[in-house]
Amino acid sequence: MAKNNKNITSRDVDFAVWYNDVIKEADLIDYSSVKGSMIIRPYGYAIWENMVAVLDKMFKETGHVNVQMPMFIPESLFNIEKEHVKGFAPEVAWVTHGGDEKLEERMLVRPTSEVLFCDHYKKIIKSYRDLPLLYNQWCPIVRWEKTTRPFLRSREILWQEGHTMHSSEKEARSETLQMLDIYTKFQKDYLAIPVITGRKTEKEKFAGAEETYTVEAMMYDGVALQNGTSHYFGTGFSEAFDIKFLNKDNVLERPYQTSWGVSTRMIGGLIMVHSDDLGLVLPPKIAPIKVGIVPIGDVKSLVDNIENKLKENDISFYTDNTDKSPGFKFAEAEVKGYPLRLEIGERDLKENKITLVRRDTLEKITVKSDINEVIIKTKELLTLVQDNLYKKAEVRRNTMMHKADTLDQFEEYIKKPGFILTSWCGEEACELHVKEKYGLKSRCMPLNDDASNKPCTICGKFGKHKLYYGKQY
RNA sequence: CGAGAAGUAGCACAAUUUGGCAGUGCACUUGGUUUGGGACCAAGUGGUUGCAGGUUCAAAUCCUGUCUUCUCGACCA
Repeated sequence: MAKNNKNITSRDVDFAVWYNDVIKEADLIDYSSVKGSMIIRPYGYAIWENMVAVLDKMFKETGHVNVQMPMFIPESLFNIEKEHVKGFAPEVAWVTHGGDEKLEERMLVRPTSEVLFCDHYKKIIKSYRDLPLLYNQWCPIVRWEKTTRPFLRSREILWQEGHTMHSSEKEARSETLQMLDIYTKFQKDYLAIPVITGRKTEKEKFAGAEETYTVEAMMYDGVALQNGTSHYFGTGFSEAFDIKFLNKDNVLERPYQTSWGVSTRMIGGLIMVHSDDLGLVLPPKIAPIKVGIVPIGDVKSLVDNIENKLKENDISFYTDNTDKSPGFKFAEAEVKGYPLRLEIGERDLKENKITLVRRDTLEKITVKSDINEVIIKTKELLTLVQDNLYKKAEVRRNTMMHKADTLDQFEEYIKKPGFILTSWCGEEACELHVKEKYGLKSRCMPLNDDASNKPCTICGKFGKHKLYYGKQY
């Protein structure tokens, strides 16, 4: 059995090159003529479409509706919330001309749409009866990043941003956590990615937010990827934009706001968590093609029957009917990451057999060439692959989670890949010190574990929180 | 944005040092033989050498600028 792909650099040799090779070989993207702006090709986009379908359903089930906001923001509108401006100003793209004419006021291409939503909310919110407003939009945004990498950091980002307004703080806070929970579940149940959820420190939180919650995934190399965020804004934007509603007591109040988002970055995470030296590995629940069929020799009638049965069972498949050699087709199916491969060949059929191959373990399983049995086994294996990918990712992540009670331990663990859980005094100086001296940024304070009774790992003062550190993409 | 490297057919590269007809392999097309781990034979297609200037009788090659990609750093989802 071939154990390597001649076009893919081993991930243990050079993880960064491996990542680019996998993306290229699997036909996920092509580079465009603009830096950080990639072409998502059909197979890559199909993964995104599956993500969108699942998430959109989850959003709607929790009462959210989709809208589409403009892409341009006049400078004066953007300037209303000062913290927000400070955070985003360095990375916005400006539109200064319409045709040959210089614009009276320049506009920026949305880097995120808080101000657009607020500008609209101001007009449509009058009474507590108008609340909550649970809006979401799927759209591209632009952030002028200096260093770009496909999916992980691009200038044009395809994402989803939810923006909600509530009549009470309690409800808004609960919305923030609900969406964090949806992201967590989605990544666990569909992407098979175990995540750490928590709150960002003051230093790392979103510009303009009171609190930022994050979904942190760990990649194969132990580096963190922020794979989703949910923010609680309080009334900061409401005040800046002068948004008011009359409550039940006929008193004017500020509404409480949230926003939350995930992007095509998740595709990058998917690759860096599951894929291997043979190419892409996709969890069945998100894979555009769940079953790759490789016919060998004259087996058309059986393949037809199996295809029909797969259709009946709503299992997506691709049959490789090209005149390539079987070996080529096997390799190709592995590069594309089909969770399961059906090898249907004359030789096996003489013994009434069909071979199924799991992409996650490369294990070959033979079943009787009975269509019902093939379908039953296919379903069973798809479930096993999904579960196994999650377990594998979780086990690997756990081996790279370190807990440092003392500075000595901390200094020992920074030599290893992964996250380090520390006790933290809560002071920014301490966090800054870690960044400057060790080059590590804080990931988050774990959700249900904010209190710490151990002394601060770094400075030894009274510990108020637990805090994860880790390198990030 | 700073430091470095690279850009020649879809991909990997040669020709650049020393300026002189733009090549090889894979891929692709056609025909044939094949088919259980990246098949074989034969004949073909495909290029303003990233782009724009400059030097020169002559530029893939030298010079300047610019764009893109990669690596490291800073910044950031």
